[in-house]
Amino acid sequence: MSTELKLTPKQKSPNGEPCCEPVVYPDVERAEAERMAVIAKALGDPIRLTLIDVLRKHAGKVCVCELVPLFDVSQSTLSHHLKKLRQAGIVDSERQGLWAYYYVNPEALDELATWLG
Amino acid sequence: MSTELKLTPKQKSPNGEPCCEPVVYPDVERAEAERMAVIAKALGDPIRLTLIDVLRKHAGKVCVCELVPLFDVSQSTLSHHLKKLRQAGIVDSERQGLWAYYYVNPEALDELATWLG
DNA sequence: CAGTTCAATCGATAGTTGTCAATAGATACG
DNA sequence: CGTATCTATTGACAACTATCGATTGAACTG
Repeated sequence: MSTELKLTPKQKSPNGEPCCEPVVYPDVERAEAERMAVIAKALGDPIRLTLIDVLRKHAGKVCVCELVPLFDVSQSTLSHHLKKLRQAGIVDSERQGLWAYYYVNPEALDELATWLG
Repeated sequence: MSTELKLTPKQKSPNGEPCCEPVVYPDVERAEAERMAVIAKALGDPIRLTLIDVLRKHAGKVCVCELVPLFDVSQSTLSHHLKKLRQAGIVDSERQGLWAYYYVNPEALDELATWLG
């Protein structure tokens, strides 16, 4: 889909030599990058990344009341981080009575990992 | 306030039923997550992620003067984004005369991709 | 019913980030 | 020398983020 190139005739130095090959970037890739950025942004915090790791290693649904004491932040702050992860599609949650259980949705992480590698 | 117990042991509901298995998290993993967060944070912006993609696809060192016209931001803003990527170890740069050439350092991305699974 | 517990939300606030215009350095050319 | 070009930095500002304490609401218990 490299149909569209938005280019910029290559520039030249005062002595007329080009600085490099022309660079193109298709719109499709731009949209993809935008989507990956949403996921990466949600991962761009130590607490959230640690949360992911805990949930992943636990290989099951983990109750919020078990997650809170693992971190040096308040319950409301942790709830905020979990919300961010949910909004990015990285985790999902279920309620059972008083408790809320969180678990990783591997799709989002796989998408980013694939994009990276 | 701080008379509380450090409860890693599982909590119990009023009726005595545990909410889930106990959760632990080693310090080593915490440090690792911290490092991954730095990389993810640098990737958490559409422009920066697109920059990575452009550099990667170009498979060579790309001059800043070719990068700037690909985006709808000022030259100083783009310079700022490139700096962020450099600080996270995701890209590197070289100067040749007037021009600055950027290229991807694949190590950081590989690290994150591996961490993600 | 009243009291407890858990998690989400609200309101406030300090700190960070993305952005631009302007400027400063560095380098090349004449 | 002086001028032009390219990139990095600075300063300012609006927008966003992480954090807390307090509160709310739901759900269970006795």
